Amino acid sequence: MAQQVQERYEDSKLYKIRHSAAHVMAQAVMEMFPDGKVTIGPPVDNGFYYDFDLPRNLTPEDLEQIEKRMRQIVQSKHEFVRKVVSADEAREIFKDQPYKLELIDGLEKGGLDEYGNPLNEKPEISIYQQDTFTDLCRGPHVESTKDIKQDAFKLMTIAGAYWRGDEKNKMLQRIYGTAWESKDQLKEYLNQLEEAKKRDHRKLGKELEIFIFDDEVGPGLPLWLPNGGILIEELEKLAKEMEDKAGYDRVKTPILTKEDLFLRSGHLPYYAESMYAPMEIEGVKYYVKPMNCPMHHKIFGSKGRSYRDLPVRLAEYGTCYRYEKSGELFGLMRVRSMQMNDAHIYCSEEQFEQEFMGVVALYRKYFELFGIEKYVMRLSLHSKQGLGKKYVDNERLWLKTEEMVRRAMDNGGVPYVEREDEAAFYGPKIDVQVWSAIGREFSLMTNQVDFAVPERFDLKFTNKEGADEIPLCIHRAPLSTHERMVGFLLEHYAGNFPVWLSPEQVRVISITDAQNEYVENIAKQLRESGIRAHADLSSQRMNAKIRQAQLMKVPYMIVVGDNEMQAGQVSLRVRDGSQQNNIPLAEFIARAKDKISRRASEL
RNA sequence: GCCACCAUAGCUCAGCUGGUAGAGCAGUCGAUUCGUAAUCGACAGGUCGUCGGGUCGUAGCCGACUGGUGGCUCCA
Repeated sequence: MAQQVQERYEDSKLYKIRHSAAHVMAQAVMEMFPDGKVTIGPPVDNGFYYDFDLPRNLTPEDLEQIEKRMRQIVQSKHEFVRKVVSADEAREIFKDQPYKLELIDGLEKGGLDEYGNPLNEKPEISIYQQDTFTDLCRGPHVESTKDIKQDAFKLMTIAGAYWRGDEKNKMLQRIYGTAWESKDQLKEYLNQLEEAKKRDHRKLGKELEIFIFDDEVGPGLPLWLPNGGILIEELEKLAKEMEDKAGYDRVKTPILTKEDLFLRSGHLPYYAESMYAPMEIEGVKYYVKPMNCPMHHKIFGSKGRSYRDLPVRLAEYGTCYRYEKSGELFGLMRVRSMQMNDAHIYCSEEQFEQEFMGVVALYRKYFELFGIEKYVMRLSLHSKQGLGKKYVDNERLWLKTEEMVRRAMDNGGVPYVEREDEAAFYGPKIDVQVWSAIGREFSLMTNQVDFAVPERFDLKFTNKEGADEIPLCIHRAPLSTHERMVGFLLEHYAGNFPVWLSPEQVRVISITDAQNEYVENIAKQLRESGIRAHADLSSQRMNAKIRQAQLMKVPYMIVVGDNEMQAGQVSLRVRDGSQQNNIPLAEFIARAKDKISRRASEL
């Protein structure tokens, strides 16, 4: 049977609608600001944007005006007319548009597309015109503005964006819009955004009392509340179990170290702008660690190592501190204090593939456990321009290690994509891109090769021939940081954690206070069985107690009235609303313990 | 860090164009003892993020700062 090939977004009608809507928006903006400069305006996921350089900043009221004008333009049924022009003709048409002239130069040289990315062949230069607006554009577009439904698009937000995405360039004003084929689709999309807000980890984190931020503590420095503490401990317990099976050793290292260590490691030359400023004690500068690796290198180097000892796998749950620029902070997903699920594997070149893929296998176990289905493994490579600046200056070793990773992944049959200029300063890495349930993308796990720093620390082991050899180091964080992992899981589960992760696993509810003693006793028995349980003895009605437990997303509610008390049994209400009456407590305990010990996803 | 926006009680929010603050929930106290998502009443709670300016006077105006949000850049 012929396989249905999914249409590429670029070829879809929606893409054309959005691209065309961007042009219509540009027309409306240019009518408002005749001296404004246009740049680029492509379709993106769910919509489109257009970047402008305007004489003044846009206001939300402007947005309304622009949107209103767009509706008029759209209804006037103007055709999108394409025309191929020479570079010089284009220069004449866009003589007042400096950004367009820059783009034309790029196109003419055949070097760069509108984003500044290299192009393989020299493209045709085309323009599109609708009504009074002409844009340098390769298309494609819908036939006429009437193909953009006047009630199926909406301008969303104004944002700043650097010209060509480079922070050294001028900041432009970007307007984001969304556009769909029909009003219903638009409504559906706006609805989705509302739903997404509900499972935002920042909102859930507050509601479920997982973490807080406090102005006086500082930006990007989360305070974990008791419920969050439990999540972290459970994740750690999981990671430690996995690492124990895989032959890791655990170490502990200090948060502060002398400048010398980071000079040697290369962090100060390559990574200083992500580090907190040093503090000076007794004339010596100390830095707060952004990574654990230099200390682990010291531990590896603290005694002679034989090839028989390798691989050495040192794990640590140390908290690292990185100076992330204020605008980059984002809830738990991007913080300044982070607890790493960190380890460094020191191995020989022959062992590399097995060790590296062992980590990848670990990822996959986690994917399965958490039910993460959508992810992309990304092989992050160096860039030639970055050598000596962002990356240690040894092109030969870069190419060699990158090829080693590629081979390992290929041999293991693990699909991945490659991205240039995304590596760590000391080597290439595999980052796992995931999408939270509300569509946010970020990298979670990471698996990095370090061919540079062990040498700077004079790390060595004695090989079979009796000669010194420098080990490779694999930096890995399969659970990412606890902060990001918890943020991800909050959104992933919408706060409905599986039993093993739930901060409160059972709430025991009395119907009247005649059962309070019995209920307290049940809670105690549950806790003695290793189940996190609380009794609700308040004088509220049962319905209110249940509601509160539901809002806190407690997986199991044990409800006890006179009937249960007399029969010596309990009634179980599960978070999903299902209910099971008159079961012996021992039976429930067995069920709960089973789900917890298996880390089952079902309740 | 850059652009824009936002900041009122523990939480969620109301407070029209300036005339010195209000609700619901949570909290405390009292009453209620009730069968699977909110029992009733009373009380208490805020120098309206901070600092400065303008005004006879502001939580609403202006500025700076702090923190947050949407983006850009960056990233686990």
